[in-house]
Amino acid sequence: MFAKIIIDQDAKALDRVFEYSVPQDMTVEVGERVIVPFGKRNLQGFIVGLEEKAEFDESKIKPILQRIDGFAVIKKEMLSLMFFMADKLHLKLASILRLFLPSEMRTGQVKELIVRYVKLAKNFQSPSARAKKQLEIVKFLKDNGRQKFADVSAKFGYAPLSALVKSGTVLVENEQENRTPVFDEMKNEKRILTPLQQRAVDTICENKTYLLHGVTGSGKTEVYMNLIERRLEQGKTALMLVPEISLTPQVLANFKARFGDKVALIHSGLSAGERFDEWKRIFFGQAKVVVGARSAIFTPIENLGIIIIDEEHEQSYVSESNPRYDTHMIAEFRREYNSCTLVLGSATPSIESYAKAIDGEYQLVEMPVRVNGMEMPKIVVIDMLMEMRQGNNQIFSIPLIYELKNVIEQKKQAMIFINRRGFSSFQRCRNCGYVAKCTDCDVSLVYHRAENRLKCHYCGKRYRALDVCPSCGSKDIKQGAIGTERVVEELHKLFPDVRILRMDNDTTARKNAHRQILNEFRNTKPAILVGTQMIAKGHDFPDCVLVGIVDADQSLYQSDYRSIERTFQLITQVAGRAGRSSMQGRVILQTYSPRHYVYRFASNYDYKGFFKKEANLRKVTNFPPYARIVRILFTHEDEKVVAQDCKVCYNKVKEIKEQYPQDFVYLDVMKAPLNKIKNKFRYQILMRFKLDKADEIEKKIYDCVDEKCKSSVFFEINPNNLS
DNA sequence: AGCACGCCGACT
DNA sequence: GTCGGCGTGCTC
Repeated sequence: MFAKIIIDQDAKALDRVFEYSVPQDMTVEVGERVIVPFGKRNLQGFIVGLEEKAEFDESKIKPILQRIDGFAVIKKEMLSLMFFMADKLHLKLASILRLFLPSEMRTGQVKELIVRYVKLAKNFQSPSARAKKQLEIVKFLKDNGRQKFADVSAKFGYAPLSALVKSGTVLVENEQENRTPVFDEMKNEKRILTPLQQRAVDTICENKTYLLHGVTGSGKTEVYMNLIERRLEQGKTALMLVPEISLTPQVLANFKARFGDKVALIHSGLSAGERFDEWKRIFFGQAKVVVGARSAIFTPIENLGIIIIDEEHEQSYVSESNPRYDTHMIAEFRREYNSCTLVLGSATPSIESYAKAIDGEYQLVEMPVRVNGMEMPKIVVIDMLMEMRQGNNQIFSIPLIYELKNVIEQKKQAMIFINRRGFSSFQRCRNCGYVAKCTDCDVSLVYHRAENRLKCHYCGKRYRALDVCPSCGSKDIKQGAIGTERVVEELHKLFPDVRILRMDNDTTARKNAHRQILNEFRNTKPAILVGTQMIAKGHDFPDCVLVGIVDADQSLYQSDYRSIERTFQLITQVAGRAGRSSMQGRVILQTYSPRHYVYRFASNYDYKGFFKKEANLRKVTNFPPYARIVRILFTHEDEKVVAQDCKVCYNKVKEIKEQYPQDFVYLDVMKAPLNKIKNKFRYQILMRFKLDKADEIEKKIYDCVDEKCKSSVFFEINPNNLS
């Protein structure tokens, strides 16, 4: 018997299948990990196939040395997923397999948690009457049966207990236990579904992909829970993904309360050991419900009845670092493999997903009203240019200050949202609101301080930095975002007696800081919470009646074709934080571009109107989902090498472009906007082509990388950022 | 990835 | 003469 084996090394040269013989006295399964002799070394490998005959010269084939786990750690489904991902995403096989196992399993860093138990031996001899403590222990064990060693030793002392063990009166048993993470206590409040929720639960039943479009507060979570319950009743399992940021203790506790021990939770807060233990519970079928962030899509849960991706529009579902993958694609694969249901839920679906729903590829399920029947908070758009012309040069507009005063007088709460995204910034005329765009791509230009230039990240075109506004001639050009500290400072000046809390990456670095700040905010009235993205999600503050968005445009003028969509999503989400209780909330949205259509649609909560407008724009300008962007990124320590590798590849892509002159919208090579990271130079080929033959073209593009290419190569389809 | 082989410079 | 630099190529 011969085994096809993938060596567990992340190197291009080893990214193929090697063959080994299976010794006579060894039985192995596909999916097992084994140790094999490889050159001079012994390495770990994965068995991905077993054959009677070998393709390689049999005289050169070496035997497998030993099994590692003794069972298949990679199940059948995951193996097919590996081949699927390798084919679609051009990732190295070993790097895909690594995604499927908890990292602690490869490195062997984490020991299993062994708990020592003590119990009385069957025919134990009572200790002598003089040994008082020992007698106590014997009595205790007689009454209470088996106990943890640590507990007994703490209660009666270590010395007498170990004496009992030595004499054989007490036996020690080692047991491997799972580290189950701790949660907040939470009651299982099963709510009665509204007719709308009930309809959603009833509709979502087939082996299809559903887009659940429910406004904020429409009770999607309750729908998810009911959907999961139904699958459990059918003897199936469920996998639910949520963005990492919304994996709050409350959410987790909620699931734990509802599904008890059946649920396994995977999130970044787990220690390596906890993660490993949860993985094992899933692997061996003890967990029936998995709740986790992006990477949980790879958990080896079997017999799937449903996969749910909550907040499906979230960027965090696309992995940014290597290996790069999109959770939607993996979920779609697993849905098909398991013939189960896939639900994509959002209040503001991504343009891509909604377009698929319109096309009938996804089933659209809508929940257009809130559970409590409340109106959405009123969004007031404030023209900051007008404010400036009226002599207000502050961060806060007059209406925002007025509303804040009101909130404080009423002893309520407010949030100030700082819209800070990424590191890049744009230049804007403070007089007329002009923001420079690329003449070819219709996306905002990014200001590069080092070179004092504006650059388009989609085509690499460079422009002179603005000193005079080309639109109105003003010299009042500004760049850079307002920081949280600045905002807090200004608020202190305005309201010296009010508690002002800050939440951003700096203040939440400490573990649990997140929770502490939110708890403090919850218990302080009046109070103002200032923060970035992270205050926008999943927290209910019934007394928060006002949300101020200081600079909405920050996300709007990112050099990214999705920046407008993201701004819409952000506003909707942030607005959802105001007035979750009986009082109607209010949102003050400050902008320098008050007439931009995104603000018109967002302030009216008109998702469909926005979709139509935005989808049309993408169609006309040839951007996804109506075109495909491919970026091939090359990195290497030697700039000459990357440049050369990139050039060679580019020439081949150019030939493909000539074969498909109708389809290519754009193609060029350039330095990546971030030219050097960690001492590696970065060059890229960017292209955009129409959809008709996109798959065909994409396949050919993958073959353009030269055999001799020394640089690391990364393919990205419709990348999120082009830095 | 890592290890050997191999072909050129500067050192006891 | 030889020690060691790292470019090239191979690992079932």
